[in-house]
Parts: sequence; C-alpha cells; structure tokens
Amino acid sequence: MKFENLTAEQLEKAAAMLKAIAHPMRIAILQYLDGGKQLTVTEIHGLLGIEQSTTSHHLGILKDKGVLLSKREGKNTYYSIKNENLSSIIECIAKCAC
Amino acid sequence: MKFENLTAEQLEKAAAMLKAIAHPMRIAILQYLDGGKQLTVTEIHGLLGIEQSTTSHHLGILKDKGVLLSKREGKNTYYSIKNENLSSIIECIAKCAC
DNA sequence: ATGATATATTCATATATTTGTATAGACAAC
DNA sequence: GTTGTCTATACAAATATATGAATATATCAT
Repeated sequence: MKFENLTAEQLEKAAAMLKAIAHPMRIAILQYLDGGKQLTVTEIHGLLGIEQSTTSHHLGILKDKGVLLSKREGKNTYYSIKNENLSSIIECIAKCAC
Repeated sequence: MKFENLTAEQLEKAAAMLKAIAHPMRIAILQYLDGGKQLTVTEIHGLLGIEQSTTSHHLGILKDKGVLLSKREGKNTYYSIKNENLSSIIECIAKCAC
C-alpha cells in the first residue's frame, strides 16, 4: 500500500490515532486487550495500578480516536480493541524499540 | 510475537518511538523517505512547506528516537529511515485511519 | 428510596510539545 | 580571510497533554 498520497486531513487522522496509542499506559492497555479480550475500567485500573479517573481518561482517549470500542453492561463498561490490525503496530514497534 | 511482557522501560521506549512518529508533518516526512530514499533538510523543508528550523527540529526528534538516520555530506545532511519495518506502521495506521 | 459499586467528568496543576525568529555553527567556493 | 549556503540550536509564546482529587452520573441490590 502506498501512503505517499495521504491528504493533510488523512495525515491528521493517522497522527491523532498514533498519538492516542503513543503512551506507555495506553500501550499497556492494548497489550491487556490483545487477542480480542474485553476488560472493564476497574479491571484495567487494577492491572495498571493508576487512579480510576486516569484509567477512564486513557480509555476515553483510545475510544475517541477509534482505537477501542466500549460496551456498557449494567454497571460495567467493557473495552476492547476495535481493529485487531492495530496489534501489529504494537508488535512492530516492540520489535523496533526493544 | 507476544508483547504482553514488555517491561515498564520497554513500554516507555516504544511509546517514545511512537510519539515521535505521531505527528502529521513527521508522518509526511516518513512518506517522503519511504523506499530507502535519502533527502536533505532543505529538500524536506521545501516539500513540507514549513520553516527550516521547524523541519530540522522534527528531523531531530525522529533521529533522537531511533526512527531516522542522518549522514552528513559536506554542507548537507541526508536523512533516511533507520528500519524499513517502520513503514509498515504507517501503512497499517493509514489502513485503519483512512 | 437508600446505599453500594462502576464509570465518567470537572477542575486545577504540572509538564511537554509545537512553532517560528533569531542566531550560531559547519562547510565550500572564492 | 570573506561570502554564501546548509543545518542546528536557543529562546519564547502558544497550545496541548497528563495526572489525580473531587464530584457527578449510572446502575444494581435491598
């Protein structure tokens, strides 16, 4: 696939999506959700060891930029990865960065 | 490849690398350099239509985070992509975002 | 309705990023 | 040497991001 022809608008959207992912805690969230898993805010909050409001904020960013999906079930909100293709970004960056 | 076991340090590095890429102008730079091309600061500055110092700054960020390589030749500095694997990140994000 | 639990939002503060102007440094030609 | 060109850096102002405490909202159970 060629990406030499991305419009300014497309560049903005791609950058916004990448920027949403480009945070240690948010990468950690993606790793916990990898493989189609669905986790609640509280579960992720516990796994990350950061405040509930901070966790919710990170999840909101990822959802807002189209990285995650959310599904409310009773008191809980389950988050999952919208496009499993995105996992390959993390795998690739892990290969390059580690 | 599993990435569920990244250490805090590895998460930081991966995030830093992604953050370096996660900017419209810097994605545009990567698209210009795709395919192993080498371009000078002035050439990229001309292609992007932004200030020379801003261009140099963006290139410095990408180099500092391990995305680009630079090679000085006389007055010119040629920049190129360090790991062509990284192109696939952009291709993937383009697929997901566009 | 009351209380308990889960999630989202508001707000403030601290920190980081982006951008361009101006300047400095490196190098070549003369 | 001086001049012109290419690149990098210092600085400042504007903007954006990250974090958590406090609060609000939603839902369930009783």
